[in-house]
Amino acid sequence: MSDDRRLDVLRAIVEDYVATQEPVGSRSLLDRHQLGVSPATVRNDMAVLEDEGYITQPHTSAGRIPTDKGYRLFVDRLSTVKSLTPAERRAIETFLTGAVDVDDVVQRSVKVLAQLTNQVAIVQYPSLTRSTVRHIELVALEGSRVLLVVITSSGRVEQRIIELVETLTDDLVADLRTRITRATMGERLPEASLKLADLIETFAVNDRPVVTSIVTTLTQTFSNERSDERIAVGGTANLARFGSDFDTAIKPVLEAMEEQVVLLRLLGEATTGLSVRIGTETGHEGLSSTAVVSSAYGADDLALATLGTVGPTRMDYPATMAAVGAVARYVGRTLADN
Amino acid sequence: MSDDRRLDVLRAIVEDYVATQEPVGSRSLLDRHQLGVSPATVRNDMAVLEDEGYITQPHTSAGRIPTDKGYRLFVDRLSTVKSLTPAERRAIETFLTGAVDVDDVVQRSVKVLAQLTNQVAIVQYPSLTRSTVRHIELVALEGSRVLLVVITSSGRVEQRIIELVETLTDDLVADLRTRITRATMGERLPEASLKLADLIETFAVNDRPVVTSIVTTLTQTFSNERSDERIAVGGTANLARFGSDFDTAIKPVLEAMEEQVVLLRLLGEATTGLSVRIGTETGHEGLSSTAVVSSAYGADDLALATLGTVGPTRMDYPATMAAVGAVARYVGRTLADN
DNA sequence: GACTGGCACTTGGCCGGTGAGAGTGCCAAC
DNA sequence: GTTGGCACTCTCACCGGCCAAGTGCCAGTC
Repeated sequence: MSDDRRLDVLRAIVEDYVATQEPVGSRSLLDRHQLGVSPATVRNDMAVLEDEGYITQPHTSAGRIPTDKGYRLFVDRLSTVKSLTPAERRAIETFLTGAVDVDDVVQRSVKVLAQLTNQVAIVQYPSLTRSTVRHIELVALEGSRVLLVVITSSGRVEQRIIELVETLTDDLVADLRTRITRATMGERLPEASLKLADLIETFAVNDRPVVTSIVTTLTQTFSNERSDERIAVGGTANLARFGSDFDTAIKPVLEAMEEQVVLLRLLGEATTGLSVRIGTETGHEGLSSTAVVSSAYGADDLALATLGTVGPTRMDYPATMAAVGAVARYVGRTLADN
Repeated sequence: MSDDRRLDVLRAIVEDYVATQEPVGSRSLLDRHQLGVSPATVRNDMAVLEDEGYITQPHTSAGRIPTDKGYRLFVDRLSTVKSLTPAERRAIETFLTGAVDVDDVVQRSVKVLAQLTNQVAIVQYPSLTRSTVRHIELVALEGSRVLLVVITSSGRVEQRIIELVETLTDDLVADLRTRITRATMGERLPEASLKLADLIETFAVNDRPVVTSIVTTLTQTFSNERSDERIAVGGTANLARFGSDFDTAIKPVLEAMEEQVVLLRLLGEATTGLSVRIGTETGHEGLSSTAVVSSAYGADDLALATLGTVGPTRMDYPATMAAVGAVARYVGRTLADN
């Protein structure tokens, strides 16, 4: 028996099932694909594929549908990369270049990704910890308050207002500004935090409390968990495609989409390249019939964060992967131009 | 015939229907409410209520359900204000007081409102145009770039970086800072914009291009449409309660929740007090079987923005109204303390 | 005159049975 | 290894009947 043909059959089953959403039988499969063999042969192949766990039958007299394992094989070995149409590329590009700031880029990405894939799109905001310090500003406000502004390489601006116990002299502010800038400029935020820690001791003992207070706030800003965890979600209306039964197919997904923690785990580590997790591979109970396609994105070679889509396991993997990859590239480029 | 009893019947119908989600008949209504009359009498009252358009029958042999007009009457004249339990109050309070900044307040409000009402919650970010200038900072960066920071009374911080054609002298920066501060401090943003326009002519002709550039950016920041339009949505998983038919009951709502424009119209003008819009009153086709309960919130007497919930018309209006009102009050207070 | 009990009528939902259709597994033949 | 044929299984859609819930109306009662 030809191994190749059996894989062809699996591919045909996946493609047909994705297209029709219905179990595919041996005859209807041959109507759509020229395999050059008879239904009986296909049936034999199907029986083997089922034994090996790639496909399954909802009930005895129904056609076959792919299992998670089947989709996995399809994604790993059977699918050919679909490329986007020029129109789609242009859509992404024009949509993203209109963005005015980082928040806007993220929001537009979510929208375009959701539209492109007809799935739920999730985009993580560019990580603070992975970007570098572009500028630090220190301003004495009225009274004993100080305004701290940090601008990072990804274009994000963070600010804090610090309430000190004593008033700062202008000289000290100027001094602090220069020294902090010198120590941190161009550094990645975690490294910048380390350098700052060393900086405290270079100041006069009198000034240390104030300096410590400012440096602490700065360090907190650098390792700001909250903004690292920010995530935008869009295209939830596409949940319609997930299935007809609200409670089992849609509600768990909606619930997961509201939990930042879950979303972060889904997007996973900003690994390089595309990641596809199918069904139970998502590691989340309610998402056992969904698949997550994600990709890191970044300016230049630096991975800043991750974006991706959540859709039913019966999705068009090649198209989705192409869209996620393309959006990730364009977002990275847009941020780099910033 | 007693008019009062007919209204009692309507109230009973609304309450029962909200509780059971099923058309209520004359007998089952009497099981739950002591009206002191027989089913036949109730039937007569129902017939009248139906003639007047307050209730309707899904089909001949079914019980009655309230119409939009019926809910409207219920809300306006029949419902008694339910007050929150102390536990609920405490939940709101502790949840909101943990917030670290304005964004956090908004996100927490959405969450608590969604949990409290079991509906979809929407919260508009505090409006820039309604708040006042608390502090303006102007900092010369390297080269010919200038950092502009605006802190408003609602605690929001906005910043812009301006690329000028020529380098600024420190004197001019200092001068600008003082004069701009003097002109705008404590003013509402629209008024501040006006004052700024007058300011330009008080500078030397030589400096005018630079000043104009800075003032323009500042004015744009003051009237920043985008941040005025920001809205947080939460509790979409509660859409389960909207009905069982995804396409007609849930999808339109999901779609509406993704359209900022629609959301803004739903929240409406930040009128004083609670607003309830039922069914077609929402002015949005897809939301004909939903109702929106909204309220302005603000620090002190100043209405900053609006928040509210979107739920099925068959909702517990007294409870929802109480929750929306309470959250609005607490959010206002939290922002004022800021 | 308002309320009530009774009664005939309507109708949607549920149940069980039935027939068609799709698909399978297996077997003998090529 | 492949194919055609055949018996078998199972779901689904359809149909008819029955039941429960609810109504509207009418004659009687307080």
